Amino acid sequence: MKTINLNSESLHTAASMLKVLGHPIRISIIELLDDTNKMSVTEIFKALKIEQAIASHHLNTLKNKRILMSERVGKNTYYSVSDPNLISAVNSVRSYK
Amino acid sequence: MKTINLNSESLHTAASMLKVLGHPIRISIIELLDDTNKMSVTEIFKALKIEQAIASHHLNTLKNKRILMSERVGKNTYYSVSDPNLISAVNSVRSYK
DNA sequence: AGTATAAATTATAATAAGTTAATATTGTAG
DNA sequence: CTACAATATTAACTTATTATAATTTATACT
Repeated sequence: MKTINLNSESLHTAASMLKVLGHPIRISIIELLDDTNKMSVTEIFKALKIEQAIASHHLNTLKNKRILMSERVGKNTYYSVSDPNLISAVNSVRSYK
Repeated sequence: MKTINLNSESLHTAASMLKVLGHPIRISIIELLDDTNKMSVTEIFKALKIEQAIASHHLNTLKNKRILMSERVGKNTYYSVSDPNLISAVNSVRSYK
């Protein structure tokens, strides 16, 4: 009988990435960035109509999981999606009601 | 400027599906079922070497989100993945270390 | 009926995540 | 070097998840 090792690191990585993607604000951030490629924190929190600190917090958790990359240009920090596969993960689940 | 509505129902549905997929046991269940198509609770908890109650609990949360379907045959309940898109969502994220 | 097997449910405790508000840091312009 | 704008961090609090153990329900078999 086939058995599975639940302790593999890649399994935990995949799980934590999906879990982090599973939040409405974070999905919306991914979708904004899919459209526009790069956005600053200010652009993002205004587009989502949320507090700056909340945007920053979610951007940071996405960055910690290597879902987003960031680049500082002067006063601004621009975020972008690190890998198009992550957009696919979101899209796979986007058609449900 | 483009703004996003965070309250849309489909956004919350997508988020909760990804969130539910984001757990090592639940990913492993999906992958087992991807291979074998249908498995009973007993087959699943033995393959994963976890408690029966834990398997049942995770199977139920996957079923509540309509990620799995179940069918009772005599004493056994067989679970299967309801939609191949959900396998893609997992696979999109499965290559990271 | 009585017993064994399969699965589900419930309650609880531990851990993790999310929100909010306030404060701190960093960079640029004047 | 001061002030402002942009972002990040921290701390306190609230809520959600998870694992575990114990119990319960359902079906089958003798």
